[in-house]
Amino acid sequence: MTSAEPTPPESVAAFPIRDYDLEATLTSGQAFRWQRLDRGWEGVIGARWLRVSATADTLCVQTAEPVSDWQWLIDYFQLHVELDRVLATFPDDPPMRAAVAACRGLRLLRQDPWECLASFLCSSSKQIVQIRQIIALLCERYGEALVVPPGHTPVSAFPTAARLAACTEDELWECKLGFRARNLSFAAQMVADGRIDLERLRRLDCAAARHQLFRLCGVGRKISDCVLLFAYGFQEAFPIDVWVRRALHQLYFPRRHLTARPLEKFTLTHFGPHAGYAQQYLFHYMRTKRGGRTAPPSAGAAPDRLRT
DNA sequence: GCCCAGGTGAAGC
DNA sequence: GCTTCACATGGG
Repeated sequence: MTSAEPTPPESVAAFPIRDYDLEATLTSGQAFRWQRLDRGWEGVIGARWLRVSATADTLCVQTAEPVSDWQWLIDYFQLHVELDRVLATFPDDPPMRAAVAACRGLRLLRQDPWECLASFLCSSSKQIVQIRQIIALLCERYGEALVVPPGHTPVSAFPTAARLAACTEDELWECKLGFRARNLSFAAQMVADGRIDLERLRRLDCAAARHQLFRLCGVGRKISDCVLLFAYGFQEAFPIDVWVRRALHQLYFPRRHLTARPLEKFTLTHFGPHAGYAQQYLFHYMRTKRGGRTAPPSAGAAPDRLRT
């Protein structure tokens, strides 16, 4: 090619990175469709199949079709975020130091609001491996087929709200959703017919956006916080699930019983302006550290209660 | 077989 | 305000 021609779109690209742990990021329960494949990861962002891999200083990306503008990828992986600045805002206490030491390089992704919302509607009281199964079925059955490399097994996009709204509740039930089928069905209808506008939430503040998400059946504090954090990037959102609750009890309040309210209050003030980021470190740390699964939240809780 | 999972909403106290 | 329970299902 001559230099006079405009730069042709490419299907491979490399981006400089630093402090980016792709494995921790893609396995930390934010996104549920990434598959490890030999040295890289395969997944779907929007309507694009892609393969990514990382070295210490480079993120390598391959798509099935040429790409002229990579902004969608930069947004999704949040490549512009300087992790140092985020980590510097974390409280300097033993639990956070341990969590950062264990999974430094873990990042928050920026996902599509509908995919994120629908995914976490499937998540309640399910293990991550099961959530992945549910979502795989939804995509396989109701997602739009995507262009993949020659010879590659077919891959589909995450199903649109309109497509899931057109499903019967039984059809969703068949995707192993159980009692979550009704909530997903209602949410899909609300989004598809415009009763809730997920794009508009971007312009609201965190509390107002949360208030809107609460209008959906099956969306409470935890699921709304996941969407606010993983899709909209509200850094103050702090999802408290069984693992994070366990982390808070074990690491910050051993031998004390804190109820949900004071625990939430603690998280609102203690973890700083990037509390949601800190939460993700605690979550992944608890799930991956040796013995993390032992000692459930209430085990060994002393009778002395913190006055509320 | 048993326990538990990135929960929520309702009921009872 | 807090605790308990039903809601389905399957992984380990």
